[in-house]
Amino acid sequence: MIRTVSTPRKHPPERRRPGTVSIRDVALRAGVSIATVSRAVNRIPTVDSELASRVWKAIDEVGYLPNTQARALVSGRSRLLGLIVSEITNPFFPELVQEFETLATSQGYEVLIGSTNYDPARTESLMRRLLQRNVDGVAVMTFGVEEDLVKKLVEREFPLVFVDAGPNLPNIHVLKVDYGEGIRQGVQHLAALGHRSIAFISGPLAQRSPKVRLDAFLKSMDELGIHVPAEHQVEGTHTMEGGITAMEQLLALDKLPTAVMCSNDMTAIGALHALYRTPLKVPQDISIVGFDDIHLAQFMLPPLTTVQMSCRSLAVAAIEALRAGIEPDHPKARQKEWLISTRLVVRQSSTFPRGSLPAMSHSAQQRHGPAR
Amino acid sequence: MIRTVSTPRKHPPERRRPGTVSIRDVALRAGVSIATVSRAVNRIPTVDSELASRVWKAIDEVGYLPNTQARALVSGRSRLLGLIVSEITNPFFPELVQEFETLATSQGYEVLIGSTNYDPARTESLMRRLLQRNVDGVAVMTFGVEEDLVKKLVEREFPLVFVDAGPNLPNIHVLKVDYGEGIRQGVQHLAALGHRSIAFISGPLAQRSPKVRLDAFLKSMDELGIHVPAEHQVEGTHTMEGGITAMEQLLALDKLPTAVMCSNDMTAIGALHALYRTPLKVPQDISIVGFDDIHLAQFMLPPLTTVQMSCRSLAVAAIEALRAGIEPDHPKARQKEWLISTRLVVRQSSTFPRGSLPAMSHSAQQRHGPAR
DNA sequence: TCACAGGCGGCAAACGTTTCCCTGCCCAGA
DNA sequence: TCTGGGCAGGGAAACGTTTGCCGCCTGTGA
Repeated sequence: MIRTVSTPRKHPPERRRPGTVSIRDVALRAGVSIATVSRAVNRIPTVDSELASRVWKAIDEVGYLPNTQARALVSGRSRLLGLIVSEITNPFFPELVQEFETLATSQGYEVLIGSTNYDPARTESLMRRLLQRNVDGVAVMTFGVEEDLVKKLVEREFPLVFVDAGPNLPNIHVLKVDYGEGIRQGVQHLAALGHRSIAFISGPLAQRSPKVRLDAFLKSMDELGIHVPAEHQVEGTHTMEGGITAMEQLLALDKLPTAVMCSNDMTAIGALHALYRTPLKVPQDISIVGFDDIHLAQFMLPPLTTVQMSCRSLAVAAIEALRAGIEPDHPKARQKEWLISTRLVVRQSSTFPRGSLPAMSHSAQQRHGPAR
Repeated sequence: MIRTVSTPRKHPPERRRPGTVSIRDVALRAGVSIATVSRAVNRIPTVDSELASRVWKAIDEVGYLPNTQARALVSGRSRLLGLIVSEITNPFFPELVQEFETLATSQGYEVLIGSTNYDPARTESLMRRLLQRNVDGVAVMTFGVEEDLVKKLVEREFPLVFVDAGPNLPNIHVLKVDYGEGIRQGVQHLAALGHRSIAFISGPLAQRSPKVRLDAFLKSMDELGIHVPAEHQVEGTHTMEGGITAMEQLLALDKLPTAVMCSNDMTAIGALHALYRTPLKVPQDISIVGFDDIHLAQFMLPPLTTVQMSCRSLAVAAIEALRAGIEPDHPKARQKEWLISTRLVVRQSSTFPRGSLPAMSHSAQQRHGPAR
């Protein structure tokens, strides 16, 4: 016969970690029902304040911590956010991770971090993990989105945040980084110093963001009517190694550029290192400008002139966009695009080209004059 | 009257994310019970192979992914590991995080990363978060454990992994880094080159690991019968800024040391930067030796001689130790200590002191001879 | 004093699993 | 043919919450 009456289990398996306290213990102690405890914990205003304080007292006494998985199971929201970066070992990303994490946790979210390392298999498993853990939303901060990854995420109707570009669908938010502004400032800064021969070391051009940065550079140069010969566009890898290799390529040219802009700071740092090995001095013989403004940049020798893209703004926007997607009545639920501005930070790796005495103001000359 | 009979709820709240499939859907499709699906998914061998393949087919067809929170709720194991580091922006840690994450996820665990930033409030909230999420174990890789943090964790009887030292309790595993070996190699390397005046820039000595490193240095020096004057022991912060400041302190001395060992690579890099600003050349005028062997070290100018502490070994040991603590019948469940070795990596930031012509073999002279 | 309204708080369903227990089937042995 | 044993698979309890529904209590107005 089928057992229809509730027969209590003989040997309930021992699972609870010692010291774990459930809502039931609190309810018992406070002399209320578990429903009331739950409502008190969630600060539902209908619960009587005297009762609530009794509950809070009990919570304190027994050391209760709500079980997140049970919460997530019933509420359907895990309060987990996914953060996908290209490679955690690139110094830009830890800074971003740090900001993102600080903000997320202060708002009651936990962060699962994944690093794709540009490896499709890794990305694939990362996606599966995020789906299984039921993340509430994912920020894809890879600066070069893999198409199939996007598709997988999109069909689950996840709140998603991309950088630079993403499919135009509901629930997809895009952080539009205004590369143009910062890069134009950089180019104009160099041009004002008298540079006419400016090379660009890009990132891997198969990815979207490096491509956009290169285009912004070319556009700015074009606006000034300066031609960029093909040999002055070198493809790097957004790593220090790539910067070294690319700079060596430039050094092998018959005619060196007088300035080099780089698609990110690690590339610029690589370029500096390649130059240290030559008799050439930075900035007197060649000016270097980076992009990102990572922490390391200001400690370079000379301190790196670079275009700042604020990690903090990126993180703030990403979290806000995600929450807008997660919470149906968020004030900005309809907003699709979030603008991130960039701006030039002038340090000492850029000055006027040797031999040229540009028409510049006294103060500018002081500021950009050769260091040491 | 109290409702005792199961009255179906009128308006069940809509929670499931579209596209989400539960075990019930699979069971329906395969024409089996959910118990069988569960058993098939968990590869319980008693389930008939024909049935199992029908279940797997159904899983594939409906795109089923097990819900981790439900699993965790019932099994009492979240398959989440906590990883606590001091500061994620210190380049050593991302490398560690990367290794740890790769290993953990390949074994079916997810990683929650927390960065204490040496801030007790941050640490406190971090602990609460980890407890709420019900992590199966925590690796505390901060190289300087806050005592109250330890206590909190210990009383929950968590599997815990510490670096260097931890309370001697069940469930607590300690990764013993053999600083002595690597640091002795470093000191002997310098001594063999002819150095007798070797300074040490330590980390923050309030923390345990920096203290141990300093002691290892002093012990090695003592073994060689070399006295270390107090002014040759400078306290840094394990950051580049700290390295710069500490090196400047050394530079202000009447009599410079001929070599400087540093408690970590970032400090050494800071020291290099401080030296770049002087006429002194590394390694001809002063030798610098780091500790950690972070990725950046080999790209310094000159490439940094340093003591390697392998991130990979640390991560491997940490994960293995955690699993030993989590899984009751793990082969190494009883092992308390895990040894991590260190070794010197000679690059080009160390050579014989100027003016001294040490008795050394021809090959050694070639190897350590002044670069450039 | 009674009727009624409003709101606090308790009961129990539901979330998606795992796993205990038990049934029913199959097969071997007598 | 009957009995017994082994075992595959199904039913349902349990994990710790949130939340819909409803009862009871209190307060107000006639």
